Amino acid sequence: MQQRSEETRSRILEAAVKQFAVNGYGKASVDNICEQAGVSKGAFYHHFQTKQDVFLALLDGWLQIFDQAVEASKDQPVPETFQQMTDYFPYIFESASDNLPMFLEFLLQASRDDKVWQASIAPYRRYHKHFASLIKKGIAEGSFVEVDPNLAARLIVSAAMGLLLQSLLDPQGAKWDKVARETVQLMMNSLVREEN
Amino acid sequence: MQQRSEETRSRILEAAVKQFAVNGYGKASVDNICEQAGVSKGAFYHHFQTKQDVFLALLDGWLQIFDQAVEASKDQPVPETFQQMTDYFPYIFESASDNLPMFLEFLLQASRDDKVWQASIAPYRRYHKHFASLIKKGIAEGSFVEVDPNLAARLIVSAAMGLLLQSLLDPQGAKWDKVARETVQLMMNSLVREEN
DNA sequence: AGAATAAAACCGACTGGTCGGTATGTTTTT
DNA sequence: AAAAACATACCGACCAGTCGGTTTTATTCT
Repeated sequence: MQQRSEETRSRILEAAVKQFAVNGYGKASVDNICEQAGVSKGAFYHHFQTKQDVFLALLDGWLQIFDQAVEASKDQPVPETFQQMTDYFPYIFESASDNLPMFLEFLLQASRDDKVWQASIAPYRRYHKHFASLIKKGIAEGSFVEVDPNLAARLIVSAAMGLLLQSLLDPQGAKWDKVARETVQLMMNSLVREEN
Repeated sequence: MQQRSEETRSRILEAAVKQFAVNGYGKASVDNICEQAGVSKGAFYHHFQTKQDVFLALLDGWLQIFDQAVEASKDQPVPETFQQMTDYFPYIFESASDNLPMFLEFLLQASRDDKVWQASIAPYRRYHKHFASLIKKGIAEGSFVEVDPNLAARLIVSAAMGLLLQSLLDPQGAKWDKVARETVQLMMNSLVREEN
């Protein structure tokens, strides 16, 4: 029965995400994680080789939220694709408020640790490429004006990262999912070709 | 003669910025900073009460770069103001590649330490307000289309933060100061009222 | 000018605590 | 009985900050 094993593993992950969120990666100690999970250190190191492994496992799971939003509603006119993406914003911003500190610390690690850097740079480049080709498609189908797809994609990714950061920095500063939706609107206004 | 004192103080700051950049705030030990500065721990704690104080002192200095860029070229038509701001981009991105890891760690601290949060949220809100009023002025003088100034300002700040982040994540990914300049262009295109 | 003195600047060993990871042993499952 | 899962005590390294002392600088007095 690997039931118990799975249970323990997921309890460690749950506890880790809490500890990382509250204390950050550096301050979240394995001991605390174990305590919160109601599990011994032996169990912890039975399931994960290092603390960093736990972190990468969590990261992997979190990125799937974005993939979900990005992959959603394909095979439609491009403007609609962008529009539908905004449906995920409330969920994204909610999950960000819990996970972004951890995410930031992960970026920090990324700039210094090659293993983590690979795990971070890959999805980031994926998003950039995805938006660039979306825009290219939009131009091809005639719904977008002719901009540099790469440049516009950078703007989109930048705005997304920036908005997420701001939502962390100043949670009360605005209704961030609303701001994000309106930002998409604003960017769309300058991208969508006028009907005529 | 407080010459020696000043010298020591600035050597500590120099060493600190290097250590923070290379190892991050958490891993940069006071001992290392002292060693790099060629100064004893006693001297360190003579000049600064805590490690965090050093950090805040550095932060203060770094933010002045942005203030400089933001304050530059006032009393002009608003589109020109934005245009001239881009002159600072190469300098900003260069200094960011050294200081952004530290900057990120500072954001992290910001989300957990009230003292640091105050030091971080204040300038951030300043920039938002500054851009919002710039845009409002642009609309008033007739050079901008009628957008929500607050929303557009959020987009600008977001894009700026996002671009800085990306330049850290993927330094080789693009010529970031160029991308930033073109991004301003792109945003201006949708903000500036068509001549007619 | 030169000695005396006070204060600022600086030194480095030490403390108390934390933490990631290990070694060894015990329990549970197969 | 073998192997997987789990428990616990422990180690070595690290580190922010302290403290009693020494050196350098500035000031005052003679």
